Amino acid sequence: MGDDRDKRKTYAVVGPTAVGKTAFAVELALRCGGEVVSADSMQVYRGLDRGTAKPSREEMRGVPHHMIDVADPRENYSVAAFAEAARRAIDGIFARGRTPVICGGSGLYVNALLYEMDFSFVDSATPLRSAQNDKGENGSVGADLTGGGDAGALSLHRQLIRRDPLAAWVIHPNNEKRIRRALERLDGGEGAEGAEGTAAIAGPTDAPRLRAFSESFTPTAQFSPEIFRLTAQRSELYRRIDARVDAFLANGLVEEVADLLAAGVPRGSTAMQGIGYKEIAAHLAGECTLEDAMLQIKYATHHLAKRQETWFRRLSQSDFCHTITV
RNA sequence: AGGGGCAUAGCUCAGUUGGUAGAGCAGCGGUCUCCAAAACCGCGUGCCGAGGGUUCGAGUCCUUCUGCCCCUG
Repeated sequence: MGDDRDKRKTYAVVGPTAVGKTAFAVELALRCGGEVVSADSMQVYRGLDRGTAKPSREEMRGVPHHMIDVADPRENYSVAAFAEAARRAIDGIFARGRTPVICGGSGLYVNALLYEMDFSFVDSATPLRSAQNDKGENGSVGADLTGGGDAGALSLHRQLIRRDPLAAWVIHPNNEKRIRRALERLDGGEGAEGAEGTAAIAGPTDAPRLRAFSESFTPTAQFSPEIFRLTAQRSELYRRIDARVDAFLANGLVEEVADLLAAGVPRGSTAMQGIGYKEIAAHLAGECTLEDAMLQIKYATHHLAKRQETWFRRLSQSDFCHTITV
């Protein structure tokens, strides 16, 4: 077993947007005989090219890429779907006798591959979808969850304290989105209670459906990872980001967004929530000038890069991670 | 040249009848187990343009200078 795992070496290239992950990963893949597995929550969508800095044919340099263009922008993708498909892709790469090179800036997506996460109990119900799709008439969802009270985050949190104290302890009372999700999970879980699902999945746990977080991080058994964490001085990073955003515009970002909207991608969709997309969509709707939109895109990307740095900084604690300052 | 106005955080500005300054944005730190490019938590970073004066005490009142803006020639 241990021997098997050692053979199944897998590289991962992580870091903030615009540090140069793509070029690094491709170069690495070329040297080790590898194939790239993207771990990017936006590059999965077809048609989101310019704004996501999706690698071009030339940039790929003949290296096969997986988990890019695997989703319709009109539908909302999820980590669970990603984890499943990406793991299958990784198995395929091993089967070909090659080495997977995971490359991406979506921390949760990377973690979904590096650690064993249990997404099983949501598959059938998928309550998140329905909850989101009727954003216009919020009546049904709010009513279901609050059970007669007002839909404020506080009352939801109070409800969560009663039903899953552990989750309530971990989730901040202001974080309505997470509280809602935790409650939706409880509902989904109770529907399947008694059934074989609970017994099979939950095993040792009795009450709380939301697992304890940090202590449940179990490294994946699928492969043994070696991580390259790319980082850069913040000011330098922001300079690169600003330049790249300007390049997006020059390369036709506005047209791309217009095309997506024309193709029926709703403004509220996950794809259209992407940085560069929501701002341009707002501009196209006459809500702001192009200049303002561009500035907002840059600021939003700075924020993203900062959060990515925070996320990946934690990975650097492990001994299988190399930090490289570019 | 004469008259008027404005100079407060990186930027846009607020600051009551004088009591050594506070918002938004930007910036910085953090959380993260199915929308994650999402959602959320925390932090004010200041010779209040410069000098002088009045006052127990000046961002606030008086004055000089500097810079920018507007009006009149």
